[in-house]
Amino acid sequence: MTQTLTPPDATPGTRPKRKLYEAVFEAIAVDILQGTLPTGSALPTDSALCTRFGVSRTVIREAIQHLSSVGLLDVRHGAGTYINGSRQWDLLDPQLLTMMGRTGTIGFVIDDLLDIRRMFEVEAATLAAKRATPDDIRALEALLVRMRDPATTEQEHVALNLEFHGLLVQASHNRILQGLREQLRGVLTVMMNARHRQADAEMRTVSTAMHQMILDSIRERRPDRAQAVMLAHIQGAERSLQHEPR
Amino acid sequence: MTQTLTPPDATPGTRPKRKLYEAVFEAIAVDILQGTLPTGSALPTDSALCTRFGVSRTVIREAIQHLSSVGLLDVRHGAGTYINGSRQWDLLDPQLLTMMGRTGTIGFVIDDLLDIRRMFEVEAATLAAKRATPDDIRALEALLVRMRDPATTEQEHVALNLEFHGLLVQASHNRILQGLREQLRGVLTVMMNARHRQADAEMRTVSTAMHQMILDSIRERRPDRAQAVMLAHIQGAERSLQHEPR
DNA sequence: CGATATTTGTACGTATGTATT
DNA sequence: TAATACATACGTACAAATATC
Repeated sequence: MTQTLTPPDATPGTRPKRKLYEAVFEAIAVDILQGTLPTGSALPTDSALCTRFGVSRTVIREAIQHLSSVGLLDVRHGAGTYINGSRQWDLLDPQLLTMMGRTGTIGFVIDDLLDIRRMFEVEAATLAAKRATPDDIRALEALLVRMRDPATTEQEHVALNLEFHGLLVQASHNRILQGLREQLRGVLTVMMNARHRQADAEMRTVSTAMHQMILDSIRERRPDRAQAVMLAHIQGAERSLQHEPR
Repeated sequence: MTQTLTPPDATPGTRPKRKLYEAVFEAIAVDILQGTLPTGSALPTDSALCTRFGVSRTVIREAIQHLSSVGLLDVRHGAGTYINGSRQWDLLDPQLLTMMGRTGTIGFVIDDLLDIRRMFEVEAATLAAKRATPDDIRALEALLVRMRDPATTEQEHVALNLEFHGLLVQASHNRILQGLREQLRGVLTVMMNARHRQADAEMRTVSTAMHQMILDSIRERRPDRAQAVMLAHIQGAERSLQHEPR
């Protein structure tokens, strides 16, 4: 367990303005992620943590509540607070994933995340092929025109790529899928950073062609084809991430 | 906006023990779900809510925090708190879904939920066919034996059915999929209750046969077949829910 | 642009209730 | 029953962001 806690104004010159409960949250979270606080063991009591961190119980309670809401802790009324195993963690929570990225403990979920991403994108393409409105299709077409434009920079192309997949989800007309996308977007960003990879320049032409094929499938109302092309597209992208050290 | 709030000890004889912040949460949530508080309008200030509900700001803040975490409110530091539209709502949150069930405003997400359920179950079956261990397969087999046993009651059969799908997710060996299942389980229960349907007795034989085919596909490592059978299975179950008044 | 008022955010201390051991 | 530990709620003070004059 961490002995001390970085004060909110550790460097008087700068302005970190770290909130106390966030500092406590992070200190405890890191200890859990790294195994310093082992699964099943009891967290010190509220009052013990108050004295250890030198803060009020309000702060401790807020930190514990957040830790509990991401599944790191199991709070039992009257009995104590216990450390959960990784099976209990909310592996879709961006805050937790970010911390796992920072502590180098994110490896064991990367393959799981790729599964989810694939499932998600394939479903969006399939549903879009069934339900896209003329407006949806027009928006996708406009995007593809810009992607094919030789004047667009590499950076712009990456952004357009993301936007294309966003429009696809919108064209699926499923609100829950859109919510899941929001969660996954942050998570995948963390993952990409953890592996410090960028889109290969050479892939640009291939990628645009893939997107064109997906759009064609949607326009022709062929869900099976949309599904197959998206699957191939995603699996191509996965190759740049998979089979690296975990 | 609700004028008063059910006090925690409304009936001295019984022991409702309703928490104040939950009561406030619910009162405001209902007003938002039913449109009494329209999208984009401002929620009264903390202090105004304190006097209106007759509670401390601690209670109001806790309620607002929960409302914000399920996407019903948008809290802007220094500017005020505003009502979010349904596009912002976290439609996978069990607490919110439960409330939507109670207020009769859940209809517009049922079809979305069925999409998600189908996507989810099909993916689990496909992955299970790729990754199930001998232990996974033995557990599934044991479950099927009990399902075929004529001595199992109808109620038991429903429970075994749920357990089968749970084991399937476990056999997918994807932790995030398991977390999603937890969320969906509560949601689907609410949905079923909202439509007050139970499994048809006549479907029992068909259902067991379907499960057997899924297990066979997994044992034979045929993901495509597992995917197809599960799709048919889920779509069969959907027929008992779809095409009802929303 | 600047000063001020408003509104939300953070933190403290205290008191009391409730569940577990 | 008693002790322990978490839960809820109140009131207060000040900080920070925003809006308004």
